[in-house]
Amino acid sequence: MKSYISSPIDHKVLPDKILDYIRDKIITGKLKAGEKVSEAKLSDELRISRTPIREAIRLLECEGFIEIIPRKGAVVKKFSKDDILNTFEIKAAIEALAVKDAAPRMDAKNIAKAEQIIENEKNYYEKNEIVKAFKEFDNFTSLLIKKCSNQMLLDMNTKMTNHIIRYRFFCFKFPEIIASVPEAHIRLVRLIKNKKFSELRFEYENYYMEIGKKMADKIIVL
Amino acid sequence: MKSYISSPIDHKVLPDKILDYIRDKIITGKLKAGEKVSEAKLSDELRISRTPIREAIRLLECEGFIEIIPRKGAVVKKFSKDDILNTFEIKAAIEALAVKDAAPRMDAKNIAKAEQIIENEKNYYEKNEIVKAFKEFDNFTSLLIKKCSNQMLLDMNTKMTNHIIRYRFFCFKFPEIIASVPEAHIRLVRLIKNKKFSELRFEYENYYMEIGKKMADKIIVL
DNA sequence: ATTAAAAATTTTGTATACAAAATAAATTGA
DNA sequence: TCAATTTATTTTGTATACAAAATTTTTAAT
Repeated sequence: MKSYISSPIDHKVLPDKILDYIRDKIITGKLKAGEKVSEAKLSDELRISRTPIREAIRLLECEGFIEIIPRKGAVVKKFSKDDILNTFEIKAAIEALAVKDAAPRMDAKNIAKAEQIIENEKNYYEKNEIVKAFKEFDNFTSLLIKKCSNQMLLDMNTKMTNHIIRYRFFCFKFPEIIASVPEAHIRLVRLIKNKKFSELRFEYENYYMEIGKKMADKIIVL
Repeated sequence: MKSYISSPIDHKVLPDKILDYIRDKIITGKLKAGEKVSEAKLSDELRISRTPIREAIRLLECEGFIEIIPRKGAVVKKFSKDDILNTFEIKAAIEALAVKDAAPRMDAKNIAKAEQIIENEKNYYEKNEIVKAFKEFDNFTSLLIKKCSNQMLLDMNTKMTNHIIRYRFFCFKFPEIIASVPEAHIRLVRLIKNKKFSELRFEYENYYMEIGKKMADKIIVL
């Protein structure tokens, strides 16, 4: 009798681990824009053959973090002010759609949690704990989109989020970027409570795009 | 003196060619949903080693056409009615955004071309030349988004389009799906002429989503 | 010393090799 | 005959090998 429950999570395969490893380095700025991503160097660093590393690099190109120039090599993608605005334009649209989709399924408990998070945002912002404030910001976002039924949309959103997080690493020194966030979040929760889901979508898109513009303004073009 | 103009297009590397090759087979239904994608088989078929084939398969997973179960293999992704609706929801939003972005930069010549395309759509539809009608449909879409300045948005749109084209291969026998397209396109052109760009965006999103619903209704779940 | 050409080195792209897991086939025992 | 276990085969995952392109270093000539 054959009976096995195979879970894809069980043994993550090497390229996936390497993918996460390199992506994290790029997002957190340990690998800088324009820097070369050498197969041999990573092979040495991770004590692993080049084959799975190559796969990971290709996947990072697909995700938009790396640029491969055939027969020359891979470099971490640079980004301009316009790239940030473009990314935010997409993410604002996608995430707003996800929120509109998810909001009707939020219950009283979710809404109470959202209000708690907004309080935390305020507190951390006032105490100038900017990283923690961003963390609460992320919690709020996750909560709002969680019940979206369009998984493909959520996956795309995750990919966009990775890029935004990368940009964000350049912005922790500018708390004013998220100064208006708690107020905006209060407005969003009010729309959810009142079941104004179409308005919610566009309010969300606008609020998010405003943050994008503020972030883009702070970036020194590389 | 070193001076070389290296174009990434010059020599396309094997995994990219294979990527296109397999993607085309999936989109056109030569590789069917659920079918196994064997490395060895492709290696034989293309007279090429497994290494570049593996890369291509991973990229197709990233694009969403293939599902890889670690240590078991790759299969062509199945899709349900909901998958079609989800894809259309995303593509409608993204493309509508691109159109809104591009429309202000359209000139009289572009608009004349759009009107010509609508005439062609009508003619082909009346003559029941459904493939050609879809082709004109695509031309209209390309024309409307062409001047969008957000390249990332256009790239994402291209990827979504590939999925839609795949679905479409199941729908050529249902001309009624695009019966209302010329009328919708006329409305869109009118909004462009009148510079009603915000209205244009939502009109576009709605019209496109309507097509998606019609297509989803015709699909026999696999 | 500076530039151009040549040689050496490094790095990428593809093929092959091998180990381990999964699948299929064969064998055994009731 | 049929299920369960073993054995064989196939297939995936990773490592290594090798060829070709790109880069760097060296050498040579002015």
